[in-house]
Amino acid sequence: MVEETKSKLGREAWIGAALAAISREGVRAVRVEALARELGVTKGSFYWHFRDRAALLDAVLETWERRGTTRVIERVEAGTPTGAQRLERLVEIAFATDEVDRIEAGIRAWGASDGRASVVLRRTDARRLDYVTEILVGAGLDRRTAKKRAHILFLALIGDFTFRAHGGGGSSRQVRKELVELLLVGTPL
Amino acid sequence: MVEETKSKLGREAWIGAALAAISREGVRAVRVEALARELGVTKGSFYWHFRDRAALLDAVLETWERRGTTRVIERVEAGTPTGAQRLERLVEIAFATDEVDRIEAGIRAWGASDGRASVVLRRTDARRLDYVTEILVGAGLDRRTAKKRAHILFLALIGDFTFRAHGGGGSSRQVRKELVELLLVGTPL
DNA sequence: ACCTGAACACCGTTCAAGT
DNA sequence: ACCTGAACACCGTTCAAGT
Repeated sequence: MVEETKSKLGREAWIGAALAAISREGVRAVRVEALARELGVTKGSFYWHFRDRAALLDAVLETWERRGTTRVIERVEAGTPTGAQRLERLVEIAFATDEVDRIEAGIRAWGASDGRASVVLRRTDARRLDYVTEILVGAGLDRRTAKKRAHILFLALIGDFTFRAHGGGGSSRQVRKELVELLLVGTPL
Repeated sequence: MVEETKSKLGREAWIGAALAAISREGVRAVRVEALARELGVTKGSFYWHFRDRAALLDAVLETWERRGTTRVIERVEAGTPTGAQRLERLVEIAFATDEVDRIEAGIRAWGASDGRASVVLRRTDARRLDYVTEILVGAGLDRRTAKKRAHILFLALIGDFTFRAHGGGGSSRQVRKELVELLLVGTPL
């Protein structure tokens, strides 16, 4: 199961290096030999921590889902009680850094051609959508309107990431943040 | 007197082998060494015909566009004069074999993660859409209705291929053919 | 013009051997 | 427990040399 190591370099170091590679050049850059070079170890040592390259990629998806969805929801829930505040806090946390943004784009591009990534993406999208809907309901919107707004928001965000992944450019983090706020606090659709 | 096909294979042989590989296992199966083995030559000889692997993939896209769009339109135009007949003929030619189907699916999956393939796919879709629209207009539909029907038809077909590419299964060739006929001759939308 | 054979660089994977 | 070093298989690319 999950064991942690702190003295030497453990699974987290490899996962972290893989995520960084994805954010820079996409999944294809996740190569055992290249990561080993970066981490200053032999590629042979990789196989102590992972069965093979596929196992690393699975761990990457798991970490991404936890950090980008599970943990974000937990942090919002832990820190802020009232409905309207949750939204602000969620947007703040979710759009934290450009690095997180680039990883998201890389994983979406990956999901277009890989079954495992695509499964995680679909589940992640569903969980995020449900959570935003619940927040909106908690803020006083009726469920029907909440669902509609959350849905449009997600289509726009996913479309933006997909567009960017295909080299289309995409919006800046700031623009996306404003889009979210507009859709969530704007006039009813 | 054993073999005489040993030497003198040209670009077409490599392109054909690449297309076959795509239909079976996707673009990732297009490997110089594997194709050389199949063709019974040394991989070194590949580089007489192509600058590198990327050049082969470009040639594959070019051939696919010609055979699957340009040439299909030419054949329909050459053989059949009246509007209604063109549709029948187009459907017949376009849905000719399962092999062609599998290649289409493979190239769409490829386009999801590759810029060059994606450009060709977009252009191909636009040309096919325009052609079907023109046929419908020629068959007596007003342009607005023709565009609408052609558009829905294409979204459904592309969606089906994308779904299949993601391992979702997709429809059989026969089912797709019936869908086309239903959308083109059915009641106005 | 077309192909072979050998070379080189790069990568995934395994494993005995070290600490 | 964690890592090295060497090995093997596979692949893309180059090139001198053959026909």
